[in-house]
Amino acid sequence: MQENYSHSSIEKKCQAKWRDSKVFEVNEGSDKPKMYCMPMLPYPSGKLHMGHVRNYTITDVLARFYKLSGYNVLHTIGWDAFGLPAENAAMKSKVAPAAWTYQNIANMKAQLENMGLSFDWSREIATCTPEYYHWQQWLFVQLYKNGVIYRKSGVVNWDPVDQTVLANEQVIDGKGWRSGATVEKKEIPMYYFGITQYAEQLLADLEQLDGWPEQVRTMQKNWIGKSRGMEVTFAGAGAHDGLTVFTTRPDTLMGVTYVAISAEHPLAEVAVANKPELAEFIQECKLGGVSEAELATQEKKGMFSGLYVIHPLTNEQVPVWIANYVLMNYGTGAVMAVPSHDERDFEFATKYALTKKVVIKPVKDTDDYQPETTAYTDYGILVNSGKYDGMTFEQVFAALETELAEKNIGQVKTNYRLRDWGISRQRYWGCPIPIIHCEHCGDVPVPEQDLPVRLPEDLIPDGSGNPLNKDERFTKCVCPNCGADARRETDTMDTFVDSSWYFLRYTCPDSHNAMLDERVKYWAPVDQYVGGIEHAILHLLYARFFYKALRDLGLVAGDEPFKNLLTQGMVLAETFYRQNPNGSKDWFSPMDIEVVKDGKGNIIKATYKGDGMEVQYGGIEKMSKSKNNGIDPDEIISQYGADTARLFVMFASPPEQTLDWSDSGIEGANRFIRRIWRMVFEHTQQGVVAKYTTGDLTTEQKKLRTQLHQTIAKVTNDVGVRKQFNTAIAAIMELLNAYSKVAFVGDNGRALSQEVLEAVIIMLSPIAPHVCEVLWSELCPDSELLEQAWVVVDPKALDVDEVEMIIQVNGKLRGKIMVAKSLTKEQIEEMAKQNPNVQKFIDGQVIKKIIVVPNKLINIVV
RNA sequence: GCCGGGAUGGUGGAAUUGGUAGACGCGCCGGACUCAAAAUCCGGUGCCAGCAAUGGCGUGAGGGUUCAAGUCCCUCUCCCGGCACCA
Repeated sequence: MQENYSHSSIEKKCQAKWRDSKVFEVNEGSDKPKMYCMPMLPYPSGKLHMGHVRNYTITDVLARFYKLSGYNVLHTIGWDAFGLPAENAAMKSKVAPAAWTYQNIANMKAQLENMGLSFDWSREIATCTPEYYHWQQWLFVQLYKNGVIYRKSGVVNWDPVDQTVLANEQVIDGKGWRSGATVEKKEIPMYYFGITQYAEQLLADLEQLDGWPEQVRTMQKNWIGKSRGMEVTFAGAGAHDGLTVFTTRPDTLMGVTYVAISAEHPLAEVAVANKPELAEFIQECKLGGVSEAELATQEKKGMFSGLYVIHPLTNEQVPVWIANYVLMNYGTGAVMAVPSHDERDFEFATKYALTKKVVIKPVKDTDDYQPETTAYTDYGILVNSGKYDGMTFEQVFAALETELAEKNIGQVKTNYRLRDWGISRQRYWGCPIPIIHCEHCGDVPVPEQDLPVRLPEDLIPDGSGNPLNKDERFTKCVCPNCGADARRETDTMDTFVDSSWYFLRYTCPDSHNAMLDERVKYWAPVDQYVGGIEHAILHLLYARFFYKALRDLGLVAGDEPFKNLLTQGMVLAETFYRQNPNGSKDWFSPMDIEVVKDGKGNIIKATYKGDGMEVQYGGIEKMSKSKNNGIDPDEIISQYGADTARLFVMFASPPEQTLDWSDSGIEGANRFIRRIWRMVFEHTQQGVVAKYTTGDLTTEQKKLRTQLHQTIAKVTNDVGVRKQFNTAIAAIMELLNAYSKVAFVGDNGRALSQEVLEAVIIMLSPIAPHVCEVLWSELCPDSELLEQAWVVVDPKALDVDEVEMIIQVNGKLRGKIMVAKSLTKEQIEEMAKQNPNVQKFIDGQVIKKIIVVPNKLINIVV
């Protein structure tokens, strides 16, 4: 054994050994319980960043821990290989997205291999391969035939200069990212997945997911947004049909002073016919992007439509306004406005000097009730509402339910915020939608035997629309129904579709005759899923929806795809940019930036190392390709080794927590590994011994053994239950700090040293697998670390007869005593009162009460 | 704007169920070894007062509940994530 640790001489050897022995390749023929452990599918941006390192180290630690704990562990990886960055790269450097993507996959795979991860590489998949998207198209056809997929029009961001659809990310302050032109909303036909058909199940089954973080379940629940309310019809005053609104607050119906409709509402067209000056305003509403964040933060604007509707209770005329804050795709595209009891309506009514009518007052009078200056949005008692005065929300609701139903102008309705999922993308680098458009037969799904519809891999987008449109090789086809010349659909699928079922394909990646085969029934559901919190809603909701849809096709069993979920916090890094004349930004890697900070750590100046000129600071954000702030782990791995990199990211913070990247402290992780190496070296220099079982130990040895088994209990719980690795590592560090102070004299002493070191190596091996594998072979020659069992606690070692208790007087710490476990509460109280420092604080005082928390503290209240 | 989260020493973080705030690491200070340096080892390190024992203060801000609050409740500030076409 070498005296000093050198990562370069051991890591490559270990990785080759694991690869050649196929030790991490698994199948369904095991008698051990199965454990499917998986990180989220990465986008192949070309370079690993610390967020990836964190993600894959977490799953690897868990996978290796479960393997030692006796499970048949499946740990998988693949590539979310379709998507926008490949097209952007193509525009920039004229490389075909396919070539760019495959090159990136090769680069990142090499980086992953350097990390020593226990993936079953034989199951690797890339979503851009025909072998994969074949089955996605097949599924599309099944769902299309079952009515889960349908076609309707949807609104997109349209760049009028580049003549192309933009992603929300490409709309910056309402302008196109490349052209700088003001973006417009445009309606185009799209395919939709009917996820709302599953809204109720997606909501109800959240209850089953007790292995998920509460915050994720809450976010999904709010996203689905189930609400019970009423649909109320306002009849038209004049020559139009009126409109229907949805409201969750029918108790405020008497307070309605106007009705607001979206610019896309059918009634808006009627209004324009009577009042041509509206056209300009409706046009103005079309400017800007479609994202909800943009719509919600824009200035609220509106214009009177010239139309009136009839209030269903009072029969008074109510003006109809066209407003930019009303969303066509939520509810009915029209809202009843109650300025006194809704903040948005209040703001709008104030701006346009519209009437406000107070109809709710609080149950108990409070100072907060100022209906003249702010909207009162809480529930309360009705006032100014005629015969409804004095009623509560529930009472009015019930009264109106009957009354409106009788007149046939209103009914109770359950509404969901969740919308159907539009999956059409006017992009080239994605999974082709398997539809053929025939003049005679309409939309015809591609027959199963003609799948996959292959995406040509040699096109290079130029920023003006989808190059598939211009590629006759692709578009020209015949109708499978009637044989007439037809045109192939050129839209591709949202990449969220790709990532909604990949975890099932890992179970049978070589299945050529079916999307999934019987092996999925063995492995699914995923037992432990690990990925970024940023996926808390969209990806996880879509994957849950897919699983239910696949279940209904009989392809999988159960209701939910992910049993346990660990959402890791993002790794953030500083961002730096320079603004181009047209408003676009060039982003610089933080690794190429020289930063000057003030005393409080604020950045006051940043310069690019390449030219020494200043760059702008863009704040701390998640590491991403688009902001170019990913920190590449290669440098750390080549300098310190993968074990150090892994140990460092696991030690830096608990997994759920956001981590502002800093590499200060990485040397500490490396120092710790070198220290263990030296301890094992010194121990084995004196020959190999069997680990301690029984026999006399010195007092300090006994104490160390107690600490060893306390540490085993803590680490097992921290890794297996709490999944908090930083505290597990800290406990091992503490144990070794204690170890280094003990003299291991005698045979029993040496055996204890062996016991401690063996346990430490096993506990640390999921985190730092290479060095542990080598050290194990020194401690226990002719035995394989990966074949060992996880360490177990010896209850005898945990037996102690004395504990330390703290003494408080009025809640302040005044002393500490060692207390034998056999003592009664009264004896402990007496001992506490005798403590000299405690005496100072209770002397001459009346003791009111003494609280004793067993094995912890005594609080004397005077 | 809406939904979800976060804020603890110089610094990353610990405190698992309301019960010793600051474990463990980094940095810094001092010492040992060395011709010297690196590496390593030993000691110290929240702030204020004190030679010390010890005391006072202290978990983003303000209030509250409790014998006891980083932890629970209310109000607020700032930061991060998501908002349906980034993935």
